[in-house]
Amino acid sequence: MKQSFLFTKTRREAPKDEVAKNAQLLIRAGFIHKEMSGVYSFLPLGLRTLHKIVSIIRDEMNSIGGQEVTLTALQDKKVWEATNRWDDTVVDNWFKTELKNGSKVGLGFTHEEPLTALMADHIRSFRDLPRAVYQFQTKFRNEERAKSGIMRAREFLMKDLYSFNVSDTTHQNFYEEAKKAYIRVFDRVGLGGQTYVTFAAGGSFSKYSHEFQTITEAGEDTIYVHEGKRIAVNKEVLNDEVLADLGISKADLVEKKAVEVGNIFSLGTKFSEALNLKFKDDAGESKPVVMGSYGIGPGRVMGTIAELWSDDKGLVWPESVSPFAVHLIALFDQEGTVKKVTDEIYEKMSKAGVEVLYDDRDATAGEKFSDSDLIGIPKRILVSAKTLKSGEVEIKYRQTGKVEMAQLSTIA
RNA sequence: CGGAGCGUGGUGUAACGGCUAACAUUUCUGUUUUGGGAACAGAAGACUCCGGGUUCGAAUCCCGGCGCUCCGACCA
Repeated sequence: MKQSFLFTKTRREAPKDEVAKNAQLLIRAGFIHKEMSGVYSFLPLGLRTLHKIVSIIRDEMNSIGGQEVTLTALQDKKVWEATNRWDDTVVDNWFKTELKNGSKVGLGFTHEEPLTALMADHIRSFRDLPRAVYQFQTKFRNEERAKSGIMRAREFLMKDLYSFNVSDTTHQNFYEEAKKAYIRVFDRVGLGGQTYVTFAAGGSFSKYSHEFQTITEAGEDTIYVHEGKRIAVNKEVLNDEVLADLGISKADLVEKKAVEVGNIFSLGTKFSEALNLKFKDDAGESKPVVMGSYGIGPGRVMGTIAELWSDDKGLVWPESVSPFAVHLIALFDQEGTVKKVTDEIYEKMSKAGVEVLYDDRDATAGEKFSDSDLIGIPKRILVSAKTLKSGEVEIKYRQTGKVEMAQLSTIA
């Protein structure tokens, strides 16, 4: 894409109503736009990064047998009444509205109930199991107080996968596979080094659930990290029993602030019983399906990457989630040679399938460099009269600052 | 939901109750320049969040509303 074509502009300063580093940088670089507190739109650059994150998650969910669907955001209150979660005193962050005919509907904050009801239409026998179904869906949560930029929004994209198994044993097996897939997701998006599988409150069907917590000062959670075992315990559940279960001692734990980028938990048969999702086993006996739930917020992942991978000049995207692979920058000369050569490089790279953002604007060198640093594409290729003297271009890596020269013929 | 603070050109700031609301950035024109947000000249851009009130006079004081931010509570 030519940068002169991009409708977004970079800013020198962040709006004063943003304090969170992730939102400041993402707004300054033109990735997102704040509509109101806790509600953000994604602009071309931001959407490209979001899509990269989504593709990685999709790839890993498919690898464990997930089947993708899209459920509706509008929710029928009937299915929620089945589990007593329509009640505002039980769930306090519902956005509710009504149809012209007066029927009440909710804007989904999660999808256990409707998906369980949907699956009940299709699951009959043990032969229909196991199944895993997921979606990327906009969730609405009427948070009392939005904060931390895009980390805690009122409207946000969420990948939620639900698993359906015949027994606790097969459920546990899938749960472990899902855990591994989650670890791969966070490795691939560049958060692996700072992300810990964290033991958290389980609920009525399992002792623990697992959160994926990324260490950052911007986080809202407090966790206790065991570096040796690469695990952590959420402060909420830290007690002697947990320590004994995990075979660790409190002396080895370090307190850290962290952001919850994903979580997985066992649901048992709570939803399947309430919504009548049953199957016949091989003896012809009717049993409730054993379920699990697995969430990741791609927008929150993006915000977390922005927090972690940034410096005083701007964003520093890992290759896997960068909006473009290459930032091609031309410092025009009077003769027009640089423009001609860079145009050709751009054409060649684009044809070769390289995702390149070409700064073809009539701007000064300093401005182009500053914008490039702010946007944070990992690889910057610079063409100028100076580099062309020796028939070369300059390559600079955003993360390391390393600079190297390359012959024109070797590019694209 | 408790507590605190703040709303001024697109953005960031300034302005004692008193002149045409100032400065920087931004945008546009032109000249010049081309390796880290260059220089010069000219121009554009504001019902000072909204509605009331006090006053000879309100961006400024008072009341109400709306919005934003922060601390706490909450976060299935």
